[in-house]
Amino acid sequence: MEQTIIPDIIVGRLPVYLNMLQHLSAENVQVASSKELGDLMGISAAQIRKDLSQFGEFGKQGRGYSVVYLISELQNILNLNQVWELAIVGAGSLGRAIANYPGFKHNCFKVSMLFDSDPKIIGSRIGEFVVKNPETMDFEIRNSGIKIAMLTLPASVAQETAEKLVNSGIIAILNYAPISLKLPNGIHVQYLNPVQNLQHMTYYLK
Amino acid sequence: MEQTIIPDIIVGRLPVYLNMLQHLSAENVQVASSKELGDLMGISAAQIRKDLSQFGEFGKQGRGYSVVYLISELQNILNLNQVWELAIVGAGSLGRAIANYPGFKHNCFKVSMLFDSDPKIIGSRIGEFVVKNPETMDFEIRNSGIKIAMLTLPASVAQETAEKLVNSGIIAILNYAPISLKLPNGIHVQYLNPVQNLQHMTYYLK
DNA sequence: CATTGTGAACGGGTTCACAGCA
DNA sequence: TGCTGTGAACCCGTTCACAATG
Repeated sequence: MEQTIIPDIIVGRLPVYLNMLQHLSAENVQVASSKELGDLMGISAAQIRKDLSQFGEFGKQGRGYSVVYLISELQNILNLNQVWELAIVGAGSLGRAIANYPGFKHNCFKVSMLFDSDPKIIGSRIGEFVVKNPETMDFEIRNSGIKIAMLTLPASVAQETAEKLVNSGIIAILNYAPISLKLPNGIHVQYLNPVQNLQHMTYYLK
Repeated sequence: MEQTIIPDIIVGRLPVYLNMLQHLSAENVQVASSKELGDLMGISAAQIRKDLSQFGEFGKQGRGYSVVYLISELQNILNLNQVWELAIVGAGSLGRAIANYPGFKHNCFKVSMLFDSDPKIIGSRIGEFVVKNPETMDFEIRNSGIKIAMLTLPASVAQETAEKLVNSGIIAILNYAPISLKLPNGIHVQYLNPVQNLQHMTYYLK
């Protein structure tokens, strides 16, 4: 059915829709129209309908979308019917905070490993994790089959570490380090950089 | 000169360019062509030239762009010639990690205040900050003239807290809470949500 | 009768291609 | 010669508008 390739910009909005639907579901909302959803998210109703129509017909004319049904369809589309294990590389304060962030486990993600190159903390316990030695990283990741890593280390070592991760079988990286990664085609990278978000906003201030 | 309104999508790329240029500058690179920059960032050379041409003529034909000069122009455009003070609301592990993140001070941002509603930690010291009582938030923020806040608290209280911040004079919010904020026009909001970034990538996995 | 799904129209962002210039 | 700056062409994402429908 879905022979055409879906624009990445549409894929990127699906998690936004899913998040909003989960909030509505938590408030026991049963049905929502594209107009209601759009108003809540600041997106046009037409865009929501068009986006969803790329994947199937999930709504009912005159009624709207069943919240729980649309949630399950979006989870299906986004491959969220399994638990995705995560490796965190970098156990500084940010890496630790993320390791203990409760939001992952409620969304089909599970932090499984935490690496850091600092000999002073290798082997020590952080929350429920024992900090692992990066020298064992290749074996650990390859062996576990983990596909997703989060990079929370200084920019200076982010590129080389990302390359090692890719060589170990990682195919998706969420990069918190403030640097552009140069990686082979087929490797998915997303960037989280608060400084860039702030700089984007300061353009409009003053 | 710049009478036309600049598309937000272009503004959002300027911090990316700036970041790359700062890395090049740190490596003592003097000049870079749009092609070199594009290759480094995975962006087309034409796009970089077109984006920059919205703001002026910063390059030299046959040579490229002076790295330090382009950095200073971009900082100018993005209003980074002043220190922007930040308030963090929510002193959980994420808020604490961000409060001590060294990347801000090297980029014209300075965390000035840290709020949390937990009576057990109000008044306690976290790094160089004393956790402040949210009841004093309106006074503190209005008094200091802080314009930017970072929200690092649970989704359940993010909306009401954001509204309070806006009433206190905040006009830009970097929201780490996993929820869409509904705020008046003119308030700038950027979202950081690792779960959504991960879900975006899992679409392409398996 | 309200709302979906969708072709068509629209608009705007990206790429192209080249004149202009150091 | 090499690279910028930029109008024009192109492409793609968004909005429009309405037939279809529970």
